Amino acid sequence: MVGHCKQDLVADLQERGLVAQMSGGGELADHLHSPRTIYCGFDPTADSLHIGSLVPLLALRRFQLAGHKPIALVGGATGLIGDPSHKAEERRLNANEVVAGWADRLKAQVGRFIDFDAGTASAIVVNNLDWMGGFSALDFLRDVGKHFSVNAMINKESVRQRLARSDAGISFTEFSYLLLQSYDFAELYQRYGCTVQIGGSDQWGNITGGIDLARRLHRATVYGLTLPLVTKADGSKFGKTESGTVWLDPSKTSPYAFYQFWVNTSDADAYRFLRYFTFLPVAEISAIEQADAARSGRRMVQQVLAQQLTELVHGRDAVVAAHRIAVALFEGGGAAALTEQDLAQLKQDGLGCTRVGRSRLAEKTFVQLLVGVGAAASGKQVKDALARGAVTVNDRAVSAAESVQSEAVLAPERALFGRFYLVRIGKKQHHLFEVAGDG
RNA sequence: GGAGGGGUUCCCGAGUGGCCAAAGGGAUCAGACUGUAAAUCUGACGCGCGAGCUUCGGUGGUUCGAAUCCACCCCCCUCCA
Repeated sequence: MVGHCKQDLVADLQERGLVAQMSGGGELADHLHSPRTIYCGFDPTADSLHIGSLVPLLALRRFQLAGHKPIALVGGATGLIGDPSHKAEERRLNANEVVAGWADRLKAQVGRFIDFDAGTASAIVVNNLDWMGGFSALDFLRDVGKHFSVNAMINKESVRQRLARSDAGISFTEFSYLLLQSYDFAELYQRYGCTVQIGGSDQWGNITGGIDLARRLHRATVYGLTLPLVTKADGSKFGKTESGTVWLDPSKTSPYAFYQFWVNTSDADAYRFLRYFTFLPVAEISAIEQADAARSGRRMVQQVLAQQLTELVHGRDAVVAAHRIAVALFEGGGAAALTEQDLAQLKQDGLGCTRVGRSRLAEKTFVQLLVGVGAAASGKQVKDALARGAVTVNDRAVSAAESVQSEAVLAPERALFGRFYLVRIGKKQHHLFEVAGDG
């Protein structure tokens, strides 16, 4: 594959709406006609990436599939400083060990999306702490800082509101973030001949900083491309659900919850997301859109989106499992239609499930039980749902009166197969209880 | 160091002695309508089944009574030095 690159990479990205900004106009497209080394950075601000990082992460893969060598940079150094770009407020600094731990987690996570065994286009993962860690403050200020004009820095859009707002402000620490990321680009150019940096559109300022620095330090011509910030048609923030951020780590967001997140995408966003987040050809996506438009009722697009993304992030088995739960809960004939194997499988597949000893049921009210396992945020919410008959146990509505008695609600004679109780709160929240014979 | 402004329930933001668990908006949850969509309408929204309990940066104080007044402290912002 040496020397051969898909000619239409940039065109494909544009068709998908994945290009927010590009440096150098058409020059970048020409530059990418030969195999290049490109990079994208991910700062460890948590122990896992979330779906907000998916667009750039998948973009690295798109570049690799087109024949370029991707570098995933984990910001062990930049994560210690904090990127102020378009952030309304100063962030808290995290402890060194914590950031180092997170960086290790991200390294492993990022690796799932790129191929480390692709000949000259093999991916690598680097950590900028490796070159920043030993940089002395004096050397850094002399060798790097001298190339930056504060006048230019304060005119960056990304920090403008922080400088303008009367109730916020910005520390020197965050203000200097630009220098670190810019240096990364110059360093990667030096080390690996990396000539393209990609990132979210909020990274434009940092990327152009790197382009300038690479030219000043190494007389290099390098390029930048930014991907759009994912927005939702209704204006709410993408990537959050009732239960919080949607993480890529299956232990933080279960594959089933991940799958559900995509299934619940609104029609107004779904086709665009298919272009952003999947590798399906644009023509195929248009075909799905047309087919959906021609039918009434439920769209196909959300199913495709959920299946594609779950497979991409969690693998084939996870899709099958998540789909199995969804069918059982939303398309089946209710709890009564489930076999013992089905119930055991739901548990296996990752539906929220709690085991309780029968003798311990008396310790808590049913409401407390539900709140305790995280099926509801507070007793008040459960109470509200109860009053509307929205709480069912094995298809039977629970009354507010009996909800005080866990033993009554989860009575042996109501169990499925002697031990299972499928609790439904509202239409979409399910929790499985398995009550054991004794404590 | 000086002057001024500010810290209210998840977020924004009212409230300046009792009528305040605290207006309004957003978010969220439940119901109706639907397609596990959107929009709309309804209800809930500190915690507790409940009696009741705990909140308005912190600690003390004044008062029958404080988010509201006083003292000290912490934090943020702006300007000056």
